[in-house]
Amino acid sequence: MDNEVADLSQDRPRLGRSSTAERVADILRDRISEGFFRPGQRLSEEAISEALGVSRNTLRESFRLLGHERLLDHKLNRGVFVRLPSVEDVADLYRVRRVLEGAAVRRGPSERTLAVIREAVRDAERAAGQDDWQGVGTANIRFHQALVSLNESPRIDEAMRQLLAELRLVFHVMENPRAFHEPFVDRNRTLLGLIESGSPDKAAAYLDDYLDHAERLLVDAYEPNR
Amino acid sequence: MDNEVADLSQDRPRLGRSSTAERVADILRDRISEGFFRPGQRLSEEAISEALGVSRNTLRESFRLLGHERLLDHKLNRGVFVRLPSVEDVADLYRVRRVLEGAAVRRGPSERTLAVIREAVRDAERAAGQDDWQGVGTANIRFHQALVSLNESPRIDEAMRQLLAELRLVFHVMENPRAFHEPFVDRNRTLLGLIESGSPDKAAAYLDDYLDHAERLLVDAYEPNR
DNA sequence: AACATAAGAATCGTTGAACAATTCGACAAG
DNA sequence: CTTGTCGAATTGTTCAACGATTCTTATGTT
Repeated sequence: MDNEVADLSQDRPRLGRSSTAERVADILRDRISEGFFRPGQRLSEEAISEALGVSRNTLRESFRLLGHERLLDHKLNRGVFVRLPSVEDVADLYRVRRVLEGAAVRRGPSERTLAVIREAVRDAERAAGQDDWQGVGTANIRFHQALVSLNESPRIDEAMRQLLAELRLVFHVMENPRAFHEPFVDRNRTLLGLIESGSPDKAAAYLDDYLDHAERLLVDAYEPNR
Repeated sequence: MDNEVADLSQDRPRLGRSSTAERVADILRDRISEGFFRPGQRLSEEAISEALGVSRNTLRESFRLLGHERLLDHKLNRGVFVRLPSVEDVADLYRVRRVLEGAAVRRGPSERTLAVIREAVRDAERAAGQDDWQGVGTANIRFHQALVSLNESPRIDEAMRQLLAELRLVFHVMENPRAFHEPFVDRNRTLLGLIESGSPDKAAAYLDDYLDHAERLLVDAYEPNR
């Protein structure tokens, strides 16, 4: 019985949940992530607070949260806008990816996370077979998130989550997501193979090329209007 | 004249500054960083809002900012507390450092940042010569911040800034900072030498050992009273 | 004495209204 | 066509209030 009680302490983080401001932030985060709110769009305090039935003060707390996650851009006396990443931002995001994902593959695989990675690869292939490019995109995100989790660091996981959310903003200003995601379904499979084969250096080299390619593709197609 | 006007747009970021909530956050961040507010201490909304002459709502916006930087711990219905990092937190912080600083030294030196690193090493040595261990600590922080800046990534710089601020919390619960900082004055000098000599792998290996040592020292001496 | 319970105080969470400060667009004047 | 001015709209910030939750203290029971 002591064991069971001790186990319970694992659920402790889930306890402190709730708080209107955080729940509102969750909603807005989802809406931004799915493209309902477009990059560059201004979010009116009055309109949203009324629509969600919360006070302006509470909403503003939510805005602060999302601002710190770089999903919102807070301009003094002008309001908050859905972040519209610049080309320099894209370049920096890939710089960070190279560091985080590079460290991950160099560290070598662990059986537990390897399973997650395999599943993400399979899901991407399946979605691609059905021309579901939205699905490919999310599976791809799961793939890279799982990759980074090889670092076994909660903080790095969290940083990667934010990074990928920010990258979604970039995708939302592009017109043709298929052209971007398609080539990487196979590459994920190849990268997985290199990781499984236990040759971290080869995997790291392949990953660098992978990311270089993705970045170039993205930067070339990326022209945020003004 | 067109050219001069175009140049002006560089100063645009400096424009949007200010905002009471952010200025309050700056003040609190400094106070926490200098140890005026101790880890574990609760920050009363009423007391602080009154002391600073701002409303509770504004103060709460500041709290959200600092919470996201992991300097404050927000417990629902119980208030915000200065974060008291656990031993697991310390371990994770060092995991991140290994990734960030490791990537930096592997990337090799750039003349501009090398100058900053050299100065930080000198400052640490000078401060050590004067038994100014507080000074050694801040110089040491500058050293590692500069090291990480070799990645040439604004996001990584920012992440490192936050990480080091969090690490300061750890130092503030230790009794004897000298014992911790002293051994690393020389190590910084050695690491600088390895970087200058253009042997990234040696530097990286030395750094790993450096961080392992620092982490162990810290974890052993670290016993946050529950 | 140890423990459970209940009343009370303190503090947070959230709201709604109010007003000053700032931005932005329209329109008039030069 | 540029510049100055006015006013509407929106944000920044404060204040007071009240329900909800937690902490404390007192009370009572075994």
